[in-house]
Amino acid sequence: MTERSDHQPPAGSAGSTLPRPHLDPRPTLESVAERAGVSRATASRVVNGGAGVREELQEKVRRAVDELGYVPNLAARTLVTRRNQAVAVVVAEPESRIFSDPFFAQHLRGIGRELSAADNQMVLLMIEEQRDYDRVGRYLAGGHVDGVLLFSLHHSDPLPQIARRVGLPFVVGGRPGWAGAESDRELVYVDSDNRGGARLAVQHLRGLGRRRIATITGPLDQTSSIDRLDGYRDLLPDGDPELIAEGDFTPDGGGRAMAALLARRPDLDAVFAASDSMASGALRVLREAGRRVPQDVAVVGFDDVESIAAWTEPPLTTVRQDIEEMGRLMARLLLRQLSGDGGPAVGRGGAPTSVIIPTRLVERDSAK
Amino acid sequence: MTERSDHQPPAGSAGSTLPRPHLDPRPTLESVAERAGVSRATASRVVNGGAGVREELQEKVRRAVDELGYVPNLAARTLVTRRNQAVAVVVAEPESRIFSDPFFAQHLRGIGRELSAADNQMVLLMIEEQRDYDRVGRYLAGGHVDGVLLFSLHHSDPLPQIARRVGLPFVVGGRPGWAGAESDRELVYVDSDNRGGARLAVQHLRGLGRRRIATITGPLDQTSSIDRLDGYRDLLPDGDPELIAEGDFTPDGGGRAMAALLARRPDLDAVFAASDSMASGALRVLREAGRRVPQDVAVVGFDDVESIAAWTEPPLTTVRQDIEEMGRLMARLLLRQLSGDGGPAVGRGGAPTSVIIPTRLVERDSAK
DNA sequence: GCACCTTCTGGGAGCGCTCTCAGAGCCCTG
DNA sequence: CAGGGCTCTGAGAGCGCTCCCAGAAGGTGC
Repeated sequence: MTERSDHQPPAGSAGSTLPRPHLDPRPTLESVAERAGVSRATASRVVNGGAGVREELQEKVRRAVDELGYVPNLAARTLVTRRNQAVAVVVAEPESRIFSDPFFAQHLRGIGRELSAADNQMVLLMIEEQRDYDRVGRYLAGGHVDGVLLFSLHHSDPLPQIARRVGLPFVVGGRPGWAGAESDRELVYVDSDNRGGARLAVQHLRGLGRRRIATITGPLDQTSSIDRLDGYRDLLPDGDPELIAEGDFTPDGGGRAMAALLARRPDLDAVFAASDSMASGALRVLREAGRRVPQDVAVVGFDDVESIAAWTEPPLTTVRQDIEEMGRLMARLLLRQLSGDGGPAVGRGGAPTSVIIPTRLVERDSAK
Repeated sequence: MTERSDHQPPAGSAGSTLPRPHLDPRPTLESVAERAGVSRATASRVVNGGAGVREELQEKVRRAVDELGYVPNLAARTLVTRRNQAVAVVVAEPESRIFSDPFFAQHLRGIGRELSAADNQMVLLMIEEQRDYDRVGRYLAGGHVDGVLLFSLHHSDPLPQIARRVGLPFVVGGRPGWAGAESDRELVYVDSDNRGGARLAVQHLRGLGRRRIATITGPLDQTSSIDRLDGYRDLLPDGDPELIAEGDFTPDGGGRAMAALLARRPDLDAVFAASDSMASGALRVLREAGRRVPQDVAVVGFDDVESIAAWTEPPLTTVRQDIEEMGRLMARLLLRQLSGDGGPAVGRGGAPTSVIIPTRLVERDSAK
């Protein structure tokens, strides 16, 4: 049957132009079947669960698999089943914080855990330049993955469109910001409860007796920033707009915003910074301005990035979000979609809907 | 030739139990060939570079590809070429710093850039528990990737063995620590110049006139810690062992080590901490002990993690390593191996060898 | 103008797997 | 003991692609 014999190339043909690596002749289903004395079809059945195969034969096949060290060839399987057992994770945040804070790794960890539990692989695609969208789009269109996890979409991000066009289920990390996204029932996302977390922060400051509570927001073209500001406003509906300054999620930006705030309202007695990074910058500016924290000005951050929040001077009271859980949930939601329309195997239960993950306050010294 | 006609399922068969998703009948090479009026073989040639095909026909085929939106089916291609155009990145650091510092993301970015430039995908595999080794081993044995990138190996890590057994080329991130690794010419790794960086740090402190220079090391079962300590010793060959304390790369551990150091040698006038995290803990302990930095005690860290080093009080002088470059290099080395024994396509040049990436000192306020 | 070579092209096999379909066994019933 | 219904098994086609090989053009030399 197999007529090629590329093992043992003619000795001495050093300049062999063999294009194939032809590493090891890995065992195939065929050889397993042969060894077990059954047909390829039966061997296949056993490898895939063994439904409808006599226990005795199953045992034989399994032994053959072990002895031969057989591992199914995914490419071959994919070719016929059209299932890849792989999910793409697309990270589109070009430079920015993704690579300077630890969220990314935590996300991946959560996703990885959930995915590998379901025996799926994670293919990481990064977008840095405009033309990368092409590359990624082509990859997704290539049908190499069964679904997509998308991150931090901006207003006009083409990714959801692409995914939709090629018919790939996807789940988004972070509330998407474009118009109509909210009412798009098909659009599934997972996000932290940014708004609720901000409320927690402000509530805490108020509980401390603070009355002139400022806030340093993130870039207001991001939904997380908007939501955190909204949470702040929920509790301070008629607050002074002078108490609001926009930062950019960096320590520097936080410092600058703090300075502006101090100039405008020297009497402020608390600050809610929409990220720990910005809070650390604010802390420094406050220190330089001679304000004591928390006595003169109480500070609350957001994120609870351990390496920042626990090591500022003083340590930062902040809002904690469970990033890993977020990743896990994204994966879980996607997997549900995958099994959902893959056939009748999985029970009904309607389309998955978006999930908001609760946040909580971590009290340290900067506000207590 | 094609006798199946699964487009147009018998109208009215609503209860169809089709197990296949068969979303869209994606165009195949066959259809491209047909549209272009050539054979499948010729179409294939064009798609793969077009060598030996008349320009005129090439043009036709390319047009057909565009019009149909044809994307090659990787699974099919892999099945015959045995090439996956994919590389696995295995992260075995279970909990630890990987997920709390930003290195991981930077590594991935470097790797991703290099890989996608060569049109390869990155498959991320994480190992958290012991049994994950099985899963990963099976995956690697499955021949789904062409090579492996391994991270932070511990002494008895089975991964290199596994990779070797299944014949997968691999490159290691960070100098491997087991006996004989150094003399293993086959073992290619990429690492920062930890030793040189440590020398830079101590040199700087000495240049500042410091004479009783202590060091806080990382866990001494990791090569990066060992190398940094060696660098320290290079310049202080007959230093007092009391000036050396072991930390664990966390701020807490750094703080504890600092306290021990202070107790043993109250007269120390400088500290080289083998990581920024530990330095931040040390800084706090020094502050609490009433020592001024840098006046009384100068402090130098290692890593230059922006979010820590730039925002400690005072900002940290530290040794910078180019993590992204490290990732990029790992990928490049691996790709070279892949093309190296894949055929004569790529020129000779011998096996790749390990690479050490230079570090440099970043001066801030904690030592100047 | 014919043999010979070179350059291009297409037919066809086969990569390793899944899944349909039909037939081989088997047990049970009448 | 024949007939009907199971359950279990194997033959075979085909997933979309690459690549070997043979044959069709086209060009050259004598």
